[in-house]
Amino acid sequence: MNTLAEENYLKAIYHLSLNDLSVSTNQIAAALCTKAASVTDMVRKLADKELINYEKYQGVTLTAVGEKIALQIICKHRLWEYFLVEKLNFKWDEVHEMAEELEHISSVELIDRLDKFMDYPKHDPHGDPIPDREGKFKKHELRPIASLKLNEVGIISGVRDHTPGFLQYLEKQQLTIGKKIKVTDIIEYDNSMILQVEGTITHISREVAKNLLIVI
Amino acid sequence: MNTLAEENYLKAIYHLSLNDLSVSTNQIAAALCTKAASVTDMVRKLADKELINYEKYQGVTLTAVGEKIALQIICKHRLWEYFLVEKLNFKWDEVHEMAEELEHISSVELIDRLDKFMDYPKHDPHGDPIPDREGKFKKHELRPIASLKLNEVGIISGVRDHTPGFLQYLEKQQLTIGKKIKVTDIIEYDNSMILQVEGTITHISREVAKNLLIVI
DNA sequence: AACAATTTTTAGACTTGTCTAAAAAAAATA
DNA sequence: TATTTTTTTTAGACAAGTCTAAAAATTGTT
Repeated sequence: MNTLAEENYLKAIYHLSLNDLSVSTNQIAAALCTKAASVTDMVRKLADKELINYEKYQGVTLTAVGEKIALQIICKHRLWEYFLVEKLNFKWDEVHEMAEELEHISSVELIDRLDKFMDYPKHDPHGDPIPDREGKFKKHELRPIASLKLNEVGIISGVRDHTPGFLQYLEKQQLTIGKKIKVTDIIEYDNSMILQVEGTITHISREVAKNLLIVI
Repeated sequence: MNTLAEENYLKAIYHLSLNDLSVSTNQIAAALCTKAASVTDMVRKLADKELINYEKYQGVTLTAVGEKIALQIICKHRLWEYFLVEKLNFKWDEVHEMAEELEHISSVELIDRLDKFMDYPKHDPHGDPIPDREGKFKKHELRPIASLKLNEVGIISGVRDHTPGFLQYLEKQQLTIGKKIKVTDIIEYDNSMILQVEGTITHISREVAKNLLIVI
């Protein structure tokens, strides 16, 4: 098995890999609030275990094995988040830190039972897909609301920003997962948008429109 | 907050304190599968934090603060065990190791919600009492079946031995928490006992009779 | 192409928790 | 009481993971 620190590195590298093909030492250091020198050490260790590909000064990528482990941790994280929201009635902005601890509980049987207990959810409370035990999941095609044109419609299905502040704002505006929206106006001046959200009208900034994701 | 190792030491010292007033270095080492030298180091550290009372060569006792922390961990352990058995349908002999990890999840709010979700259970699946957030709980008076005389009755309410093997044996013999028993015979030769357990008849050894606890 | 700025790595140190081997204290025994 | 046995502590070492400061490599700029 891998240590807590190793698991956190693999997870961070996985998330960073979604934006860039290769992940730099500094990127990892920033993501984990640690120093570049520490990252170099750990990255060498993970490369020795063949969980990542690493060439000095060239950044890292996950190997197939490393990616699978990262996805297993992410699977656990998202299942626990679902549990916390659906069973224990936490709000979607409250669960991240707890899931950050729970994701490291090792028992596979526990995760299987938890999955069954919740009837095999496919998405966590923020709309992120929950991988299966093999790390497989269909990555649905989400687009930011900002990419919509006038009168286009969609269903809110995810967020690009997971910070509590953003999630609380969305909750207050009723901009939550599953809501149907329609773009009723786009303000040229600042690219802000007027949305119709199941009856009510909401005005969102360009910033929000970029971080709120929909399926059409 | 305390580290994982510190929490495990406090918990071990608490459990050992139930049998002895003062707990020795070797006892702790045995309980945690570590070496006496390691215990001496950690014990000095816990004494510095005023979680235990420690005089060289004299063994240790928990301070009020240390005991409270130990009981909070035990509370979490037992609540998680209850969850695993009652919600995820694990057997009572399968949950210890998982609870051993889950008990270190830090969120107090999580424990409050979990407690509420399960409607505030008072005992874990093995009959052990679940302390409240302040570490308080009524220690019910349990006695081993071995202490009963002919024709006396009781309700199975706890076990003194928590090993999977013993628990599996009890399960197979239907000797589970809540069952009403009556001593219908005591074999002089080996002090084994014949029990009537809700209709059926079971023969248990002296060894089992000492480790199976009842209330009258 | 040469210099400056940035990124990454190396070197050496520190903390936590562990270990072994040896010394010291306490307990048991004769 | 003296001696042996057991327990506990000390001393020194090690692995994991982190850090700072300095060196090396890469990238950017004129």
